[in-house]
Amino acid sequence: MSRAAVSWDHYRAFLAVAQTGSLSAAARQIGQTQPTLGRQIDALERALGLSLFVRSPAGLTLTEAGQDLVPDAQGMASAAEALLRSASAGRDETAGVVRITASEIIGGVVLPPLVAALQAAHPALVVELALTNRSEDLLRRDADIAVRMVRPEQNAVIARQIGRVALGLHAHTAYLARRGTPQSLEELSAHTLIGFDRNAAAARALDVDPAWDRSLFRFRSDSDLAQLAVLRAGGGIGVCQAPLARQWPELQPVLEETVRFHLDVWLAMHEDQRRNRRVRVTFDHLAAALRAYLDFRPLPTATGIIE
Amino acid sequence: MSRAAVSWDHYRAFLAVAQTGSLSAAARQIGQTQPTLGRQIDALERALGLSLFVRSPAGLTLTEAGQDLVPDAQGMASAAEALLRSASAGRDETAGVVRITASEIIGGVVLPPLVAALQAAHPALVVELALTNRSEDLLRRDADIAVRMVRPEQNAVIARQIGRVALGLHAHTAYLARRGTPQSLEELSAHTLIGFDRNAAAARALDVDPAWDRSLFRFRSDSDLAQLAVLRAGGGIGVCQAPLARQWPELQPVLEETVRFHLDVWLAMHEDQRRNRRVRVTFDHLAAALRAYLDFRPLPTATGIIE
DNA sequence: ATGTCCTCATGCAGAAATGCATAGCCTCTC
DNA sequence: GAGAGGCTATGCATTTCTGCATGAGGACAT
Repeated sequence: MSRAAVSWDHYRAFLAVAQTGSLSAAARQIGQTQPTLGRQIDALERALGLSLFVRSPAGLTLTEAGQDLVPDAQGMASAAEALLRSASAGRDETAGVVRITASEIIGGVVLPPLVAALQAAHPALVVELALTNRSEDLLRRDADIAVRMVRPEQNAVIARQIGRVALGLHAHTAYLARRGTPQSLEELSAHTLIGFDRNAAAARALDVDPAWDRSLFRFRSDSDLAQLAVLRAGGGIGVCQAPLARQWPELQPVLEETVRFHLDVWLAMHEDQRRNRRVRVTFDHLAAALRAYLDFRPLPTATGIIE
Repeated sequence: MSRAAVSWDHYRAFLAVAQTGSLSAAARQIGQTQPTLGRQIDALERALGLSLFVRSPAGLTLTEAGQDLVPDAQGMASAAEALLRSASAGRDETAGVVRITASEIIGGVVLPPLVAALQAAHPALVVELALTNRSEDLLRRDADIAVRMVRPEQNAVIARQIGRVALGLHAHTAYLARRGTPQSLEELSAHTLIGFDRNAAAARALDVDPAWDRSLFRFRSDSDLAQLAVLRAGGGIGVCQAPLARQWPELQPVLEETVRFHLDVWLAMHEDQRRNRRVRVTFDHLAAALRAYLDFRPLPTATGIIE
């Protein structure tokens, strides 16, 4: 009950056990032993006066009371990791760890060559890249920098609008040669369309026309990267960022004049990191590089970096 | 360097020392001894490879590197406190601790009677009230519920618009009897006006007319509560929420038709707390009670609660 | 059915962290 | 200038915590 009595280490033990589902696995994860974690969980349960887990020979499963505590424990862990990142280099060095979060496409396809160029210029810079379409993570310090398609509205966050990315339908030239190139929206229905599965956010983003729903798609995935892979494999017609499609000669716009929309691109960081050199340098580099990308300039290549 | 090596308790020690400025004071705060904290700080500095504090016979002061780590350590503490709140009662009980954050006026004047009524109905409910005009604290779990005058834009936050509060100029009847009641904006300049000091946010809120700046005010304070106190003491003419001024017969509107504006009133909570009964009950009670307040119904009184 | 592999619980020895007491340093006051 | 009161640093005894080894229970495949 007395709050000094609960060691913060017990929260870490709790989180590890909750995440792994067993004392043994948690012990391996955080470098301790199973008896130690067992006793820490016991102590935490006694201190809180709650039963957090149901023990079984197969492991520990969270009780409802335990589930309520996981998000806050996760918050502690995020802050702890952010602290370690902050400590990973002096404030005036372009070194240490920077963690970037971005959407799947941006983070999985666009950013890697940009980050590679950045690291070529700053050899001591370590970059972590987290791909998620959630966007609530700057305040919780899940990341140092975020690339987002919506304007960040939180007042402790510094945001810069990089520009707008054009999106449109594309397909592989081989697919179009085989199946023909549709000349109107009506003709599209005869084609293999690639789209989202049950992603509510994507559904809402497409609410321009309520007739667009998942039943249209003959290939469905909530992974944007999987959609892109199918597109590049010639599996059908799908939405792709125009500057990205331009990188690959085998991809060709479809109904370019008819189906075309835009998303804002924002770069954001927490204002506490403003004076931090490694975050600042990364932010500025990404801002310039993403702007070039949006202007349809080619992404840097490995040879381009070396020369 | 290895991340398992740093005990989370060392972060707590670091934060306590950073906040109190000395090992001894920090030890008193978190219920440990000064040698223990000294050794924990040593261990943390060794683990991070940084010098966090400058030791002196007067205490410890943060280095720049140390200052960079304080916000994240604070984030850990916020999450730890939120976790304790979550653990303070079962999910299905209307008991335990609820932490509310609100602006000075709302939190300092409007909420207390509303909260008292809530607690009369739920004797096991403990309420913490934090008065701050910052609004970034729901995601960081600095509070369970927030009353705000701007729309919360974060997607992990559940927000409900309660209504709009009317604001206008008011003064004590004794003041007006003494100094006369101004009938136009021009006549205002001859009066003692109460307003903000150097609060940038307030300045921006009043940007309806750039001629309004702090030089107008003969009594200046960035504490809204102090402004209100001066107003009620008959010290001059100042802005006050209309439903609040209506509670006190000695306050009278001034230039009611000329100077009048409105602010949205929002109630917000983190979506993780949606199924949590004590937060849910508090949220619903405050929503109803604030709506009544905005409709100019009188605030509950102690006798009103008992009867 | 039996062996293997996973799990948690527990007794015990050793390691590590804690608290107490004390020494030393500085500042401020009388 | 002496004393009080604030602080940190350190030696030492003790408590506490940790890890190892082991036991025991269940799941699953042979």
